[in-house]
Amino acid sequence: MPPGRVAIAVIENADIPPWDLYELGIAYAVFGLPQPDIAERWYDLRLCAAEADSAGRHGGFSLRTDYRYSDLADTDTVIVTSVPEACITGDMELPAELLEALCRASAGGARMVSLCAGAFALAAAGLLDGRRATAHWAHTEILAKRFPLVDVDNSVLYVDDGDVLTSAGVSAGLDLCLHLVRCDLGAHVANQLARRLVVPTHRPGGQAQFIEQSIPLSDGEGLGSVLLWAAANLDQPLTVDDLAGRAGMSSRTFFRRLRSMTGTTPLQWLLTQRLARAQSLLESTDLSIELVSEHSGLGTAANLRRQFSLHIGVSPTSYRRSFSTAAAVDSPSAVWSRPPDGSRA
DNA sequence: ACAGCAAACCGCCATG
DNA sequence: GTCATGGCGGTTTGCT
Repeated sequence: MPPGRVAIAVIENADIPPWDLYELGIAYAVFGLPQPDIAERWYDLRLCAAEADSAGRHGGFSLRTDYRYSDLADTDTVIVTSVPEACITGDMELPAELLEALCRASAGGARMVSLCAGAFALAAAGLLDGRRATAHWAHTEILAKRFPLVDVDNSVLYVDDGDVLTSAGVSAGLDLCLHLVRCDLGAHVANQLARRLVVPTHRPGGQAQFIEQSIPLSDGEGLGSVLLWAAANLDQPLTVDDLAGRAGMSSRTFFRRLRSMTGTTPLQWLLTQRLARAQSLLESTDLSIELVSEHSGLGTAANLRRQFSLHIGVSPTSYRRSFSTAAAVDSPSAVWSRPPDGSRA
């Protein structure tokens, strides 16, 4: 897909959380600035509000918009940033005009994207019904409660459900925006833009790792250092008992502590790390599939293929074809979630 | 696709 | 009383 029109729907003069301005900055940094040395054509970014040519207050700043909500229908991609706190709790309704415009844009074939708590706008418009979606981890519970038809996943940085894409909190919006660039303009362009923005093109781990506390990287012993050690020794056979022993605790306690810290189980955590390693090797080396599976600790090539199609949605060779590039900025990993049929591979 | 084995998962309960 | 921990064992999952 060539770069097209991207419209950001903003709600002015409302009690918008301050990080909404950061999200706007993310979208602007990715879509709003032409990158002539990276790609000939770039996106056409528009800010849309209830009133065109307005200069409303927005998160403590005044913001001038030149387009109206009705202009959302005339775009290829619609981005919704965080909605006011009261619209998350349900104490306040989102502007009907906005919801109608979102529905019209979606019906017209626009790709619908939410950053952070923008998912509540898509959900309120009914666009997430029957879809997989995510939001800031602090809001996923209320999102699932208020919109029971939405299949909420709080463990990933973003969900790509085809024509509806949602991202986790705040900075995860940048991961999703880069994913969109990767889909539209290819891995090479996305990697170059990521390098310009001084961020990795893929971040390891989902948002589950941020839910309670991030992994302490420097404590001398305990869970954090064991996970660091495990990540550096993925090619070895690692059992829960091994890791628990290294952490100086029973496997039962290790299991509980890891779940509390990362929201996942030991085997799932290991699998995520190993898939990330395999992706990195596929992208940056020409090692055979057998050696990639061996070096990533996934065992046989058959197992690597199975895990890839199961969790990434494509075969290892297909992944290598799509993402192999000498300009890779950082190790990729399975931090986004694809539709079950992997149709956007 | 299937089977068999090993490991992982997790509820439950006892202990400090 | 609460809380963290660890052992047990039945069930589930994953790998070959």
